[in-house]
Amino acid sequence: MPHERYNGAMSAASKPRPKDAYHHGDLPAALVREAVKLIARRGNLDFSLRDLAALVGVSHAAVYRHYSDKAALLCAVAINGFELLTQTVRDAGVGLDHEPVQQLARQGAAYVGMAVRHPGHFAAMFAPVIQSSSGSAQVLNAAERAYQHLVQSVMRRLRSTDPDAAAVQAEALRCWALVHGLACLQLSGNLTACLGRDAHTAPTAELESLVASLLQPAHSAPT
Amino acid sequence: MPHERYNGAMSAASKPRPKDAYHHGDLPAALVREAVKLIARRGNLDFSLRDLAALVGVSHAAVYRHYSDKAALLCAVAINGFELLTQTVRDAGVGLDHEPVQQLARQGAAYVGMAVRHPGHFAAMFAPVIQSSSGSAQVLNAAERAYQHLVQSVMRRLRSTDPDAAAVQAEALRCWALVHGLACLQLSGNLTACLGRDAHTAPTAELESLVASLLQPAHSAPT
DNA sequence: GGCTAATGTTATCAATGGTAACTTGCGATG
DNA sequence: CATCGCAAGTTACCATTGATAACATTAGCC
Repeated sequence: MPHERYNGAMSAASKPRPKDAYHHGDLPAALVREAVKLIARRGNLDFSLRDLAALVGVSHAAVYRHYSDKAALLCAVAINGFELLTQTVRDAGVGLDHEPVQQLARQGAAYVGMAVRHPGHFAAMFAPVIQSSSGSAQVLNAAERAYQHLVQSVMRRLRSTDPDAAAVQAEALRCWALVHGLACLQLSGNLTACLGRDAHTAPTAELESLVASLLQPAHSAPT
Repeated sequence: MPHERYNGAMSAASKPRPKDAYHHGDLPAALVREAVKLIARRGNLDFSLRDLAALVGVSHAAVYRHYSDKAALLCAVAINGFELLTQTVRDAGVGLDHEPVQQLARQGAAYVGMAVRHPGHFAAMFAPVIQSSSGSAQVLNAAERAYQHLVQSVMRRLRSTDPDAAAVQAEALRCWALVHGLACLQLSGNLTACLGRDAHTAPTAELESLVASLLQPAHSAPT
């Protein structure tokens, strides 16, 4: 009876599996939830599926019943991250629809802030390894949805109603690249290293004001 | 005599070790050289030290005589990459010292072009894993040197002589973040995915003109 | 010529991603 | 209500990989 030992010991211990059920309720979601925590704690994607499975309270092979491989799991994390990003950026812009310049600045700052606060999420979202995975299409779709929100904000700011206008596309891409570049540089340590001085003391607030100042003075300043 | 087999077979085969020498001449450099090729071929940092050692023609344990671990080797690759980046960007700006706007655009395009053409190098240069390594200081120094070249170009464009002027620092950071963000978005597949259309057909040239157009219309447009 | 240290090799280990074969239990079907 | 099938677990196992230890070989210095 090798299984009795497992069920009893595991659920009696500190594992989050509540009942002594052989089946887990919703293992896929639990795996993503715990993976997010693990990634956040370690700061990179190099966690082992075994540790993850142990945290959830299942054996490591159980993971493969729901995700074909580690890349597939990371895709799920990435999609979750894009949803979090969309939510964060949306919240940052709420109530500012009539001050589009300030709204865009706040949202850009929220983008960088999200990357700094959730570096693991961010790494999964933009890891090139995702690209070569089977779930890459879904990840890119999630990114696309996030991008559309940015296009909306840019349209408000440019007073345009055509999301496909060249000016809107160009400005949206410019904003995205700018905040994304800032986020990446900060995460790789180059921002504090090359600027040297302050951004190290009060990282988040400092960074967000920096984003705002860099985003504001765009080529069409008036209004 | 187990070693005779090794020396004879290895140097007689297609291994780059020219003579049947037990010692390799300059193993550290050869390792970095071959690692660069391997990374370029695979597009990421997930190559095995065993494959690398086999390519150079030594046993896998020999690597540890010169690099304390894989992260240390990647640091060497990263430093090499920053030197390559500096060289590439410098070459792109040569002869344009008196047309600073165009010079900056060309250099920005060269930055993105280098990232696209050497994704492995680029990944090593900005991998957060480097940050937690012992050789991170040297990598950040190499990055700092590359950044100083950017500051020079920005100074020419802003007609400033003070590299520490706030305007210069801000504009340099803006340019760096913009081209770095573009490079990262392209490498993660999000650029072609969200823009959808062209950037996929003629990637490099297309991208470089895009960089130029995004960099040019900065807040001080005239001249 | 011999000593020593640097460099390279073999042997080995622990961790990890992934697979195969077996087990358990939910739920549909007679 | 019995039972049968499939989904979702588990154990055992394998190959790869990073890393270390102990041993072998050569270069360079006296």
